[in-house]
Amino acid sequence: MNKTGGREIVKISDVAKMAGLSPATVSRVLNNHPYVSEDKKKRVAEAVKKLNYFPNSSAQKLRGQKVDTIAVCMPLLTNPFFAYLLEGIDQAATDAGLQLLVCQTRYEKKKELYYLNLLKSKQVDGIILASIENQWEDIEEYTKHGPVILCNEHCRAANVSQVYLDQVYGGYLGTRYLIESGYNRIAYCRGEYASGLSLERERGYRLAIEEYGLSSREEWVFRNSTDFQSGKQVARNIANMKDKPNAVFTGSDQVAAGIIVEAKRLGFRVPEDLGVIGFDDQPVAEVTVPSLTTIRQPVQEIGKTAMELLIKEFNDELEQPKLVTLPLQLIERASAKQPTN
Amino acid sequence: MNKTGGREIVKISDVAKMAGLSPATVSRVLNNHPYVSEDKKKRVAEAVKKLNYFPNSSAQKLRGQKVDTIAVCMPLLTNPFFAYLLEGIDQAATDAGLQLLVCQTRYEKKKELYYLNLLKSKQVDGIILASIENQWEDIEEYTKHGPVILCNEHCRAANVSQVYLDQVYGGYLGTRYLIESGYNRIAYCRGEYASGLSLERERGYRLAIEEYGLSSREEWVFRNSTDFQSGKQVARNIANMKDKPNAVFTGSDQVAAGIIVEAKRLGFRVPEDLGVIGFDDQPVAEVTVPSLTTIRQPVQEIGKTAMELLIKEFNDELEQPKLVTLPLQLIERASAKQPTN
DNA sequence: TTGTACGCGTTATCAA
DNA sequence: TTGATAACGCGTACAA
Repeated sequence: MNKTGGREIVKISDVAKMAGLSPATVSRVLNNHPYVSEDKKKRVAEAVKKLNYFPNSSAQKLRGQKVDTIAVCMPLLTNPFFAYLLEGIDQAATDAGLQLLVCQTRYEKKKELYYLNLLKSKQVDGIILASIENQWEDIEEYTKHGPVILCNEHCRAANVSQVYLDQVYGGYLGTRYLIESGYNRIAYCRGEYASGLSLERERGYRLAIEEYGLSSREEWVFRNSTDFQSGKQVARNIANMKDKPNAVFTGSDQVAAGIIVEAKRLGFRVPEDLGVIGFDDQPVAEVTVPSLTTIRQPVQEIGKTAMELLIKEFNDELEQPKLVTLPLQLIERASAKQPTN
Repeated sequence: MNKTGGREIVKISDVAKMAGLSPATVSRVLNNHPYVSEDKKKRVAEAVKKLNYFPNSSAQKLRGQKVDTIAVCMPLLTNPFFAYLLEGIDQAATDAGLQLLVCQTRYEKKKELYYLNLLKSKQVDGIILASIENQWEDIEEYTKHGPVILCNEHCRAANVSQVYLDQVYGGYLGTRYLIESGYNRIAYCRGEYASGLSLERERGYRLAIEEYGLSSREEWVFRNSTDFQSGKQVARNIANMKDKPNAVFTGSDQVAAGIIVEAKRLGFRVPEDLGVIGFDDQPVAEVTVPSLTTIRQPVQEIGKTAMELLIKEFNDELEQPKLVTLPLQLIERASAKQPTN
């Protein structure tokens, strides 16, 4: 027995002493090992209860060489997309008895590297990256210290398991829909700062533009639009343009909602003067007026699949990294129909 | 040196050997102790780099008797209120170099107790409870094993630090506003299942009802309405009533948004036929049409303050538990004006 | 200023 | 079926 900060610390040897047994036997009882007599089991159980004993997790981790904890890196949890992604990850993690560490990179390279170091110090057994801030070459070395899974983001250079969507197609799909609805001057809002995901979506956007013989303008491509507020800013910027787009394809429903709210306030009619498409199909897509045409991602499934892949890596069930592609789907609502011109 | 699963494990003694020093000296260099010659510092730094050494976190934790990790318990992170709360907590935690463990109770008593046990096994140094599922008497014993902070929820019986809002007043404020706007048949949506918070808000609701000589009906009090979908259900229920309320006071903006969307679909005019008030003032409150009158809570500040209080407890800076009350504020928008009758 | 020796609490191995 | 022993990797009291 022992004291620290006024709190008593009961250890396995205390239990052993009280039960008149060795620590080894107590440990065996606690861990349900075979070959322990019922008698001793009972004596241990009693002592454990009497002393209010709990095994020290740090000691177990040191001894066991694993910590049953996963780091989940994402930019910001207040972005509902990532909240739902985490929810998917958490479901699978909880089922497997794994803890999750919150790792918000806040779009900072430094923070991402800091969290990757958790792997080196063995604070976590593995990492799920739901976003990538650094170049892959700077991340790669960390993969030597434990499994890293990419989810949501996709990186060709990375030789690790990945769960992702065809973002090029997503960008193409949304843009094409706008064009076929009759819009011809189409703006694009990039979700995150220079992420591969945004770039891919943008490629799809340009693909559609070109396929239909339209053209884009530099000022129609908005960078760093990630939330509701920045969406409002986009609408204000559009209002101030001489050469206005008549539709916007957006990287998130939040941004789209911000655009719709502010555009209406500024006198635009949606969808007549400005068509809007979102991404994700989150609850807010039903709330906007007009309701939001959007591209549904199976968010929770992405997270769940990523976690399951990670668990397989723990169990050496994967010969080599696995790439999983999940489908996306256009959800047609009112925000992108019938342009005026 | 050593191998596990094919990965080499470098330990402090390896560094010591390479630098021609004792592990103790290496440890001192690593932890910036005074009285180490520049010469050895350099030699250690070199060896560390050459061997790619990283201290093992579990060993440090075992030795140091603390883990620099906090458990944050909340029902569900996909509820934006809790996402923002966590954001506040995370800001303060990151500043203090503390890690956060995701603990979603999913409204289950069992899960909450499971997470509280992290304190006993010393997997976390402290716990922030952003919701309470169990009776306080069942939680109390855990407080012997480390600091527990209540935030958002308030519990009179609990002798621990708490950060909260005057929910009775919140309930009163919203209800009174509806009444003074001319509504006289007011329904109420309880946020969480039987939480103290919901009950307090309900008391405020009843206070206002009585003060103005109105009356409520049992069927006008909706239980377990926590998200957008359940809000839609509430609207459907109202539509099916013979004796319909003409206003609803709601425990969250999500629920309110669901009510507005579905009520409109069912032919109600908002606010003329049905006034709606939300809670939190989240982005979605600006998105609904009509925009949502709501009661603003300083969400992030609640979280931040809770974390700061926890840190003070770690440093023994608190003589006794501290109760912090934060203000709430009614934000007037369009969803609760001008009833027809 | 540096090194030796020990303890943090647990569990696996080996011998009985 | 049980117990003694060692090792997980680190930090620090104590001695030098």
